[in-house]
Amino acid sequence: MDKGWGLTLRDSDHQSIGFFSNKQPPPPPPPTLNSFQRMFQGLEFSAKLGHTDSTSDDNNRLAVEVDFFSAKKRLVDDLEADQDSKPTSTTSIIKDDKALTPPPPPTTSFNLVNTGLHLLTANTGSHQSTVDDGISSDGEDKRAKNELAQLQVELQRMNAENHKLRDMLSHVSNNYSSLQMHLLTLMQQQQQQQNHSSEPANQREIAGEKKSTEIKHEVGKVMVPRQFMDLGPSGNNNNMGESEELLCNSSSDERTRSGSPLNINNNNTETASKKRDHAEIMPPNSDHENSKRSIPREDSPESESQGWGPNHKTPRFNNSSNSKPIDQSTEATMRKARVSVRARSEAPMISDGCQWRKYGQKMAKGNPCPRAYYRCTMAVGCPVRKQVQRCAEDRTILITTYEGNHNHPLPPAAMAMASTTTAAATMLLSGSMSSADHNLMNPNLLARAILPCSSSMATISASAPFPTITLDLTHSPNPLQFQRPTAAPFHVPFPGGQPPSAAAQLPQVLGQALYNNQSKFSGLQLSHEMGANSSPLGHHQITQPATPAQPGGASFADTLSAATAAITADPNFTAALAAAISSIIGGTHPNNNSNTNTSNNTTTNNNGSSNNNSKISSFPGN
DNA sequence: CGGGTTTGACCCGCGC
DNA sequence: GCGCGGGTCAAACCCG
Repeated sequence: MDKGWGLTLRDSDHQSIGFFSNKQPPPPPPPTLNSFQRMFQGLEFSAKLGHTDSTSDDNNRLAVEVDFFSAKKRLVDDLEADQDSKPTSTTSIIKDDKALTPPPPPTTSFNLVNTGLHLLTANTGSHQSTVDDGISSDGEDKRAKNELAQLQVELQRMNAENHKLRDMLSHVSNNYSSLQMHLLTLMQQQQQQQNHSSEPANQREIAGEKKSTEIKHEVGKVMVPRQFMDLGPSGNNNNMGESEELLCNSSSDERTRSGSPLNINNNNTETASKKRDHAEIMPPNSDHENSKRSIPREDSPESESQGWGPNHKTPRFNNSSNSKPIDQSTEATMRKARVSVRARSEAPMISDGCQWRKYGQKMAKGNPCPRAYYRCTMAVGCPVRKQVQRCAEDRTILITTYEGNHNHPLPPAAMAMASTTTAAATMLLSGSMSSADHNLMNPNLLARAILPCSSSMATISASAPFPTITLDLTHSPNPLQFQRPTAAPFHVPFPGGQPPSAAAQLPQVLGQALYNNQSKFSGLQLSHEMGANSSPLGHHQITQPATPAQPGGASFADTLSAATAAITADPNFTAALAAAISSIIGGTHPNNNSNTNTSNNTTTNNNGSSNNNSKISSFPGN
């Protein structure tokens, strides 16, 4: 994984952002700049602007690493630590919350109620004494009043503290956003410079000028932070489309100019630009492909630009047509995004819900196992291809690489993988920007964004001929992260009722992650629209601490426990998360993705999914 | 007989 | 320019 820009939330920040933990916060610092400086002590922010040498990936990548999971883990750690030290703790935001909620029924641990409640219960006790006894002395009354006053003072103090912390939080969020903006601005500027230095002259004439202005507009419109701060489906198509277009503008600009292979994104937000692109790009004789091929493999709007690898046939036909110089020039540098899935399977192919037709097999260099080429046959002209090859080192590992997106409705089982590939491809390509080779910031960035908790399970390789995101499901995730096999709020119901124990279940895992969590997984998007219970990750709590009055009455600790359980329960969580988030990032919500339109919910034919299920070995993560 | 697979040939980009 | 390697084609073959 490349290292470049690094923006990491580390453990140290929980010292300053005390509301993350159950511990007693430090004496409330005045909300001055010093506070925020302390808060940002944990933001390890290193920047390295590399050169555009495509051969040295480590130097030319820009990556923003936002390690949310460390924050989550920190939460867990703090919570667990506080389980031990609870009697000694005095105040906290969480207890504040509890203090403002009705006191729980007395239990055996009544004495262990935290201080806020303890005071409260003590208070009620004193009240009871005044009522029940009726013969309480004035001294006791005074004591009770004193306690009450103390309580009120304490409450006020805690409220003020809470308020202060929330202010700090908002300030941190703002700073974070501004930092992101700044970072992306810098990267875009660098990108722009590189484009100017690397683009062919003709292309520069056409695209560069507009691009520079667009970049300025993008920055001016403050659209860049969305990539970080609003990863989830906005639910606003207009906003989505606009932001997505803006976000990917530098890439989509060139991409669309070239009529490039990168119409990975099928969602409706792209249709407008796609149509425009076709109007602009496609020459009158653009049906050259149909004239050459009996199978209209590339005549669909997607397939027009789809192909597998640099040698796909479009340039060849362009040569003959001699009609798209820009297309050709950009085609040379265009990259195709791929999603590679490594899973242990004895079957020759993992079942992903689609129907595939093998159209070739080659011996790849460096691998004694042949590589098979498959094409989706669920619809005529579907551009989706996949390669299946066994790992040379471990032949029980099946490497399936997907590219393209389907131009037809998919069964739910297939929808998952399709969404994953589509989203990942979109994500990568939007990160590729216009200069496909240089400074692929976003793949790295998004790799972390996708899988903040397990970089080991998913990697994004931008140094490969094509940007590829690899989901490695061949080994268990970090045991520290998946220790507790408890029941999970984030449960993954599988259509067939089988546990997610096989590579064959991968699509279901991914799919359910999409289905279940594109609404719920907004926890990663750091949004403000969810209740605490709905986030299995609790990430939003990082930026939005538990408010004193939560509607459901669920405490921060409960939420945290739920989040922890969610994360720890499902060993496939990372993969599911990857799928979900990548879909979110790519804006490929099932409702937005033509791959996965809502009709898929009813088209439950699994005509292609029964191929190899029986032979697939059990999932290694279990 | 139709659909899928196999497999040798071909095309193309890239590196030397 | 040439060879190599990846990707694709399409005729031959296989199978239900």
